[in-house]
Amino acid sequence: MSPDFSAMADVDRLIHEPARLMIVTVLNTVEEADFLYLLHATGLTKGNLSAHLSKLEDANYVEIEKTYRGKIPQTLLRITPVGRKAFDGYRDYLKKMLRTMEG
Amino acid sequence: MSPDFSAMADVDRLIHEPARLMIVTVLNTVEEADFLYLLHATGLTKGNLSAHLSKLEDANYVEIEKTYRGKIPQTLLRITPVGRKAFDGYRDYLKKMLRTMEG
DNA sequence: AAAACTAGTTTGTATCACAAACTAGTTTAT
DNA sequence: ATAAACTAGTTTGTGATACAAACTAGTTTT
Repeated sequence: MSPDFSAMADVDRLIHEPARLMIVTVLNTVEEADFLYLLHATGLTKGNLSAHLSKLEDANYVEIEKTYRGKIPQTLLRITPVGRKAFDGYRDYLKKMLRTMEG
Repeated sequence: MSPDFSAMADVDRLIHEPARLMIVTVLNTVEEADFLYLLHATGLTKGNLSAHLSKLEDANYVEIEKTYRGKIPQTLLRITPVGRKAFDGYRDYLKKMLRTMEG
């Protein structure tokens, strides 16, 4: 039968946003990262990165730990189990999309 | 070396939107479709479909032909060469994303 | 001739991505 | 000592976008 095109719209919008996909992908590979590492790895601006991290935190995809490196504030980021599951789900979604797109 | 995560943000936003990806995917497979066919294939609302088609037309990804079936207005949609190229490019992008996401 | 249907478009709303400006504190230079 | 510059972010303002409800224009059915 012909593919269910409408399923293409059934996507996790939180991860579908490229900026957040970058963040989650990095966190999925490194186990822990600080704000500046993410800043450089993603090429986002600080404001943008901060806002996206807050959204990922709200969804419980990412854990934010505020700490200090000496006297300098430092923010540590980790992916949560929920976030890892969402990431895996999005990867599956992409594979399905590609199959639909190949006809 | 570690993957270039920031390349993940380098995406064609026009096609990245799931509603438009559906439309373009359908048009890539059927060569020609009318508005109602797309409406049902995608599950979008009419307003939404109309707006997305206009954007795809502005980008010259899709060709819109206004005609009549008897006395009833009918709108025919076709993907353009530019649109097909963008579609292929997006498919390549997805494959690259998957490789980046596998680590 | 009213009701319902076809085929869309326009409009209003709410969300969102993004960067500029701002906050709070620390280190360096004069 | 104190001003300048830097670290590490957050808040705010703006412009674009997705979406559905309401509307337009005409046709067919009852």
